[in-house]
Amino acid sequence: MATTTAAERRDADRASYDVFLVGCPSRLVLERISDRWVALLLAALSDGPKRYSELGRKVAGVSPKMLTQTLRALERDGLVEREVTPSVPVRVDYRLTSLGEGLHRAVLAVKDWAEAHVDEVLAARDRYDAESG
Amino acid sequence: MATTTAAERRDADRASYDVFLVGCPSRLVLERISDRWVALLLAALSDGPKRYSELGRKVAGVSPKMLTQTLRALERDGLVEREVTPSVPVRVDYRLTSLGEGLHRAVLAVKDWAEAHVDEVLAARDRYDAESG
DNA sequence: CTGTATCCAAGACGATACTG
DNA sequence: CAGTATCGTCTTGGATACAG
Repeated sequence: MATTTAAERRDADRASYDVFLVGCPSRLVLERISDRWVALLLAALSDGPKRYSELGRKVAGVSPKMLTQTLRALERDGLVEREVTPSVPVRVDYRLTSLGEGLHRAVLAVKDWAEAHVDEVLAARDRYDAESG
Repeated sequence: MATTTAAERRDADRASYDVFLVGCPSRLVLERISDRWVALLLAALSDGPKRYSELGRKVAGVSPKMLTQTLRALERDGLVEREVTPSVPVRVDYRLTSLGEGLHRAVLAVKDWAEAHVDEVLAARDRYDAESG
């Protein structure tokens, strides 16, 4: 049987294909912000530190599992900081690091573009759907 | 390609949660660029029109299914244009619209940030992994 | 050449219940 | 309060074969 996983084969393939795809650091970050909740969490934290439960309420619909999972990934990448206050009950605050703020600003460029052009995208979509039935 | 059911349900759900999540146009575009191949395709097309097979080669590892699917989504949103030359064999070129070029520029901001700070992210990651075992 | 259709595996994600 | 553990579902995407 195949001793290599699909992911491994893909990586190996990409490595032999094109530097454009492999060495490119943007791949890394692009994949980070591709996570469903990352951009939302970045935005939720952009106006100051928030507690775990505050985030859960602000980013409505996120399950505790995904909230923790995404927060941990962000923390691992040095984008957010986790501060525990050993009170009773425990209080935990999350805040953007300067690195995280930087990423947020970059993502904001996409957001700004979106706000400025979403109507055109929607119009194109309607047109396309009308033509294609 | 009836991709509407689950997506529509999710949208409807979100609508009942929070304006921050629903009305925000960035959600729309954020979800677009969250697709695994979108940013890559935008980049691949940024230096001029390309044929279907050229894209398949440049964005190594993409299956015909995903290539078509992503290209269609991009076309639907008015981000790329599809031009068919009815020769034998058929020739199809894809190119960024001005709208698509704009989005690409915004995504480029993220890419630029990534290139400038990926080492810090990686360092943070190593540190985290070392601490957590 | 440019797709389309089908099947299947892997992973993402949500719901829920439970712990320190 | 702030998670963690478990389970089941749905989506994603790759492989493959085939069609216009």
